[in-house]
Amino acid sequence: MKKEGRKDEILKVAARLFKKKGYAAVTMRDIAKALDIKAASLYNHISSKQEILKMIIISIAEEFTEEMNVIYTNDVSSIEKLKKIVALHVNIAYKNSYGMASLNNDWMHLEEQLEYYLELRNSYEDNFRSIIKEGINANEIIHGNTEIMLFSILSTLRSLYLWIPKKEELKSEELVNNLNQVLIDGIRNH
Amino acid sequence: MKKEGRKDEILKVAARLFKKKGYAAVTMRDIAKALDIKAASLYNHISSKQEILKMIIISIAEEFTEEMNVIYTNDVSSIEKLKKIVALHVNIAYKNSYGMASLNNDWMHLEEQLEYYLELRNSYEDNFRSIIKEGINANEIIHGNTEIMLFSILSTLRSLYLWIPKKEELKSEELVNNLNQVLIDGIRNH
DNA sequence: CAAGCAAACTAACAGTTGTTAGTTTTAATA
DNA sequence: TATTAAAACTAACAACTGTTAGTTTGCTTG
Repeated sequence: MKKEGRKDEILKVAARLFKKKGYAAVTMRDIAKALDIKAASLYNHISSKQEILKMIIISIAEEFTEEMNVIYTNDVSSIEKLKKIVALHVNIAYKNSYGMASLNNDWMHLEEQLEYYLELRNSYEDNFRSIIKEGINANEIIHGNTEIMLFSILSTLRSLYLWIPKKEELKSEELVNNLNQVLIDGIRNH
Repeated sequence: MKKEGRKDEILKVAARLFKKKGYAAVTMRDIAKALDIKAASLYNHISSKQEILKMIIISIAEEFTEEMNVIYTNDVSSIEKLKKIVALHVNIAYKNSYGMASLNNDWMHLEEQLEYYLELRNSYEDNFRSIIKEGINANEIIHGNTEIMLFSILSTLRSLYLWIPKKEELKSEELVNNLNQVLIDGIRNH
């Protein structure tokens, strides 16, 4: 339990700038200026610009993959699993809207960790796909095109970070309910 | 009707690279290398890197806004209008998957044209929102949260470019039908 | 008060960036 | 064949990039 206050500040500020302009367009001097220090001082806390990106992205990607594994092995209906996935995305997008931007838009700038990131993403998507397929087999979900349902739901969930900061009046629980209606009731058999 | 073959080639190659790495991470030397020429030679055809981005993004944004105006003033039901919007997105994503990536991810690097771009986008979204609201008032669409329906459909449509290149076996018409089912039947009253 | 250390600083580096100027090649036209 | 214009080239620029080295500052603890 080492306290790393300053490093976390750097990651937070960097993520905010990455969301606004993208990883490649943000310089170390930009990050430093936002913290009111000089660029060289950043290197007392982090080892490279790459490391900043890695820490932002990999931690979120791991959280998604781990939680998805929990949901997948839960003993509930497929519809219930989908609802838990929606809640997971809303939850993470609320607490880390900046990091979500990097996860979505800057993952290709990972270098040593690119392969690992892609494994995490594939694992997540495979579980998601399996849940939909099991829902179709159990007649909980309409017999539509699995890939298009997956893609459609995932696109919306992945874009939540763009939208949540603007609508703070809408509270998390209400957002989950509305998304369940639009995304899940739409593909449900009833 | 001046033929500008070489300029179009540059825009096409640049858009492909922008999709892969993002505008800021692509250098003029990258674009030149992909065309097997030197960076300085690009300036016989274009005036700046900025201009390349501008031409890629603004032309698509204008197409969306113009077509949306046509759809909005069409004399058909709201559901029919939504189906036309889906078809519009599928159509543009098919013919210009690279440009769509810049439109979605690199618009913030527009400089003089940023304001104009935002006007186009707002006009598009306002019309979209009005169509949904009219559908709700006419009892064609369920009485849900307008913003969430708008956001959900739009997120999926805006992400099509990511997905279409991978699924070439699925033809455009079939994709439109499947998306109509998932995106529109889900919010429809029946 | 002295020692030690985290975290800031200044100065500089080697490489990369978009872009310009001036020159040569290429290919179509007169 | 001679002319011309488009489109390539080489060379260079000033600014900016991530990062390193060495130094100073300021707080905490013995």
